[in-house]
Amino acid sequence: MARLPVYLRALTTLSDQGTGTCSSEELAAAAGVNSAKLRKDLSYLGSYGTRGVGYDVDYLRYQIAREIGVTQDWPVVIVGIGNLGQALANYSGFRSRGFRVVALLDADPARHEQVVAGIDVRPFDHLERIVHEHAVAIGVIATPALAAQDVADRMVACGITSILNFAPIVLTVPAQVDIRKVDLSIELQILAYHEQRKTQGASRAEVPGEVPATATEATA
Amino acid sequence: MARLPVYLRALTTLSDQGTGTCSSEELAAAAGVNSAKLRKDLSYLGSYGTRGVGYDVDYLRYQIAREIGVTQDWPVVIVGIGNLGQALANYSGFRSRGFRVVALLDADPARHEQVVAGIDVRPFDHLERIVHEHAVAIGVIATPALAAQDVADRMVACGITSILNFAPIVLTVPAQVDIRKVDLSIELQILAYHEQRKTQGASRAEVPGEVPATATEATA
DNA sequence: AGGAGTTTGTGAACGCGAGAACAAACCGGC
DNA sequence: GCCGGTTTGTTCTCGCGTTCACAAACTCCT
Repeated sequence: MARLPVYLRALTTLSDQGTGTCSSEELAAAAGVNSAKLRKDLSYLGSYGTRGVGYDVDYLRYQIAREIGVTQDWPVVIVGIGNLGQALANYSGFRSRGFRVVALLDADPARHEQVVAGIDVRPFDHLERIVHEHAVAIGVIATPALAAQDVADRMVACGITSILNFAPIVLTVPAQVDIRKVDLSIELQILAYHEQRKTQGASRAEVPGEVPATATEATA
Repeated sequence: MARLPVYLRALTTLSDQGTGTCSSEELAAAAGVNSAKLRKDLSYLGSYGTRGVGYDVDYLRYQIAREIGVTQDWPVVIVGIGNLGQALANYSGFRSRGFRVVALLDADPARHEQVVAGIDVRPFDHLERIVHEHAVAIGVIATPALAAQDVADRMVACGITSILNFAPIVLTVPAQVDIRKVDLSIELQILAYHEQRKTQGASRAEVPGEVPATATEATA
């Protein structure tokens, strides 16, 4: 389930606050979901709660972490060390959840010899060697859209079986490869959509159906 | 619908390739969805296609853009100019889709007078003035988790009605405020979960939990 | 020890989105 | 002008996820 990581973080927060046990209501509130949904999700993993009491925070946290797989160490390579790639390399949330960035790769020679987050940026050609050397299974793509498919193909060829894609393009990969996409601008567009709906009827009266001459101007 | 931005980008790609019209099958393939779903989504906006022919790429693109609201200009403020905030400020995908970063704010005085993406980093206290000055409706939070709720409260108080949150915490805001969350580490955890399932039973030594008898046997 | 109060785990109904299938409509050829 | 091929728009059905509601089970107090 995609909600387990959310529960995991909520549990970590509770644990840091010194909470020893919690009810499904509390945890659901901290995770932002319905309590019945939370209980059903947890019961899918096993009966880790105690009726009349609740859940032991640290125990449940370990069980979820084990289920997700973050009790083990996941080596990760990041390809494309632009602004976003650098931000990802510096993101502390990775390391604290069992993900270890073992290499930063970039096709641009100007970026080699650069050091980001204490790691040397290396040529993209080193991908295969690094993947085999560190048994990397997860790759992150933070390149421009044009290069993303090539990078994905090379990753698959090297044996990587999970890809996190930040490039704004739909990648095609073999069925056995898991792929997830994060698109920053799509999230903003969804907000803009709701925002427009909110203010609509107040002062905006747009004429539908006509394509203005400037319609293609705003795209790049 | 959350898929409209995906269609919009696929249409832009097709248009850049010089495609004048396209069928729902082609567009669905480019967007990575089912063609029936695509047609149903588009019919929700109106009858913008021609039976036996398909959709006019530029016309449909404008209609979707108008529906989402990206034909107008959306001023945006970014709060928290760490690595992620800088990456967001530099992200070209925002400007090309009608989002204009009008201000970068940070509580840390050491970051003021810094210039990121050609924009001065200013104190967080300037939020209210900037929001009123530029009629900002959308705010982006890229601060650490501890500061995020405070930032959100201040944003709401200033009149911001849509928030994109990158901090790893569940924010509570009034009902009329839209909020979307992007969590980079959660995506990786989901990949790790599937990755673990893939390799389970092959060569992984079972990690023993603290419940020996009830450990789930993965051999079935 | 027993009962009252709480909380988990789960069975059942509800709602919603996804996908298949089909009728209406359009284009091009004859 | 009509007919076959093509593609949209829409209806219907199916399956899944969510939510309500309740029994089982545990703790605490008397």
